[in-house]
Amino acid sequence: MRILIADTDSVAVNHLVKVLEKSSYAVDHVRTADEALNMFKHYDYDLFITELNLADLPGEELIRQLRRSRIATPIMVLSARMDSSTKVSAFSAGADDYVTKPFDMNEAQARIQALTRRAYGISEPRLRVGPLELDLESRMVSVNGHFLHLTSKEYSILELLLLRKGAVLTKDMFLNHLYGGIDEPEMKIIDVFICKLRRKLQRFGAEHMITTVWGRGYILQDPAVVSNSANHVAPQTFSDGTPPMRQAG
Amino acid sequence: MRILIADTDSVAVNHLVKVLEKSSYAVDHVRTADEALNMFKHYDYDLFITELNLADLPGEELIRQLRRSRIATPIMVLSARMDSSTKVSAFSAGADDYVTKPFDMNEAQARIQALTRRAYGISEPRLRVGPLELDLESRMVSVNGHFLHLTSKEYSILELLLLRKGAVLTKDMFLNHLYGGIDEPEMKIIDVFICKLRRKLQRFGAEHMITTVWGRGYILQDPAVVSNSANHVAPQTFSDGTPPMRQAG
DNA sequence: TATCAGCGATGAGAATACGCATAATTTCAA
DNA sequence: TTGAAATTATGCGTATTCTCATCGCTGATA
Repeated sequence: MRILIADTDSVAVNHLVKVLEKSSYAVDHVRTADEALNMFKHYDYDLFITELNLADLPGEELIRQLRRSRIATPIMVLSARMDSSTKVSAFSAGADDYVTKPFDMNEAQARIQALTRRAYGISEPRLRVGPLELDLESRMVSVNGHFLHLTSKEYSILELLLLRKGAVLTKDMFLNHLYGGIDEPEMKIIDVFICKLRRKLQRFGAEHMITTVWGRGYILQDPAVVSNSANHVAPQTFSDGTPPMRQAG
Repeated sequence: MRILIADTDSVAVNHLVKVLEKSSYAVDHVRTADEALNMFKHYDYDLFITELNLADLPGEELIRQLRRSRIATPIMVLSARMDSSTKVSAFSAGADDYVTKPFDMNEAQARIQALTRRAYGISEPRLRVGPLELDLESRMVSVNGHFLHLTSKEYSILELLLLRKGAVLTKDMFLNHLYGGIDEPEMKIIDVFICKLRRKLQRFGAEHMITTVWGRGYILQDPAVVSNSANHVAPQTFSDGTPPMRQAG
């Protein structure tokens, strides 16, 4: 955790720095808005703590500048001013918290923790196998950079294949994934969808990704990886050594 | 924006509820921890505001329970207690902010806004996608510099689309975001509002920003960016030629 | 190699979801 | 209280997707 503090010297803030360092935060301490901006050019911080009365720039303006340059680091304002209009303007500039001086060290620490723990955890869930990429949030699928238009069921099937890549998925599993358990249609539909998927993937050069496992179901693999590694075999053993899977094409 | 408030009656809180509703938040108000937990079973909230002295469970314990069940909704504690040990224990239970009663309404509103936008990973109160710009504070929307007059529901829908741009949003999500209580209207209303929004956006040249994802919902994107970058979603330029999603217009 | 069960592909009808106009109802300010 | 604006409900034509029957083919097994 890396924290930047912008504050002209005060006993309390110096103490805060020491306390935070003791809690194993990496703390940088600057005294002007200019220095702060400069630090942000070079480093990423998990939290920025600033007072409002910096010598060279009002704190609100500094915050606004940071936000304008798309710096999303949480910002905590430390200030002696208690009037609500100052607080409101700090928040609307883009601050995330406002603590009045003199502050209680324990409360400040707790607030710092609350701000930093929120900063993590938002990441785009994206799955990929070879040339295939699937974004769970936007439900978009691309192959070699080309976006595919998949219908709802097609997408669901591909999603399951990617979520459990490398595993053989039976038609039962697909039915279960696609339908809520009640009024499931015939199993044969699954291979209709698989067929359609294959054709769409193939159109952009992603062939042989969905493999049929005869009598079991289907499996998704990166054909490049599979064919290179001699050791990566089909998930089941066939006594006669015949190639166990067929590729549609 | 949907907010849950847990508080035994107090004048200040009732006033807060009214103020928030007037700012077109969808507000649910319960009086016990049990009710609050129950609401969280059924709905998603953008913010949870609670006091500590609930009749059936200490506030800290309620917060801990919510966090244990992986509810990530920001939590603001409203309490008359000012001692730092109480504050620290609230934060360490999982609270995100702590406001002492009596509170200033403007400051509270500013803090509420800061919390909700941070929960969506947003650091400044202004959202933009292509020619579209939305100010979370003033609730003003502009397209290519022209300000749009949106009704409250239209605004809320656009707000959610922008807060979660690039994600497919189902009609359920819109209903959840727009309405409090249990008396949600019919789902079909969402596409009426979407239709109206599209027409208003179109009037100033912002076409094809809201895309239908068949069988799922809607998604907001910048059509200019989309068609150029191979690396992001491209709903209207699919290389296979099939028009994937339908654009109203 | 004969046989049979499982698989791939297709196309048409059924089922579903959507867009939008319009009507009914509610809300709110004057 | 009343009228205008906003919200909600409804209805229907259209677009899209799903499903299933069918047929020819493939692979497993003896």
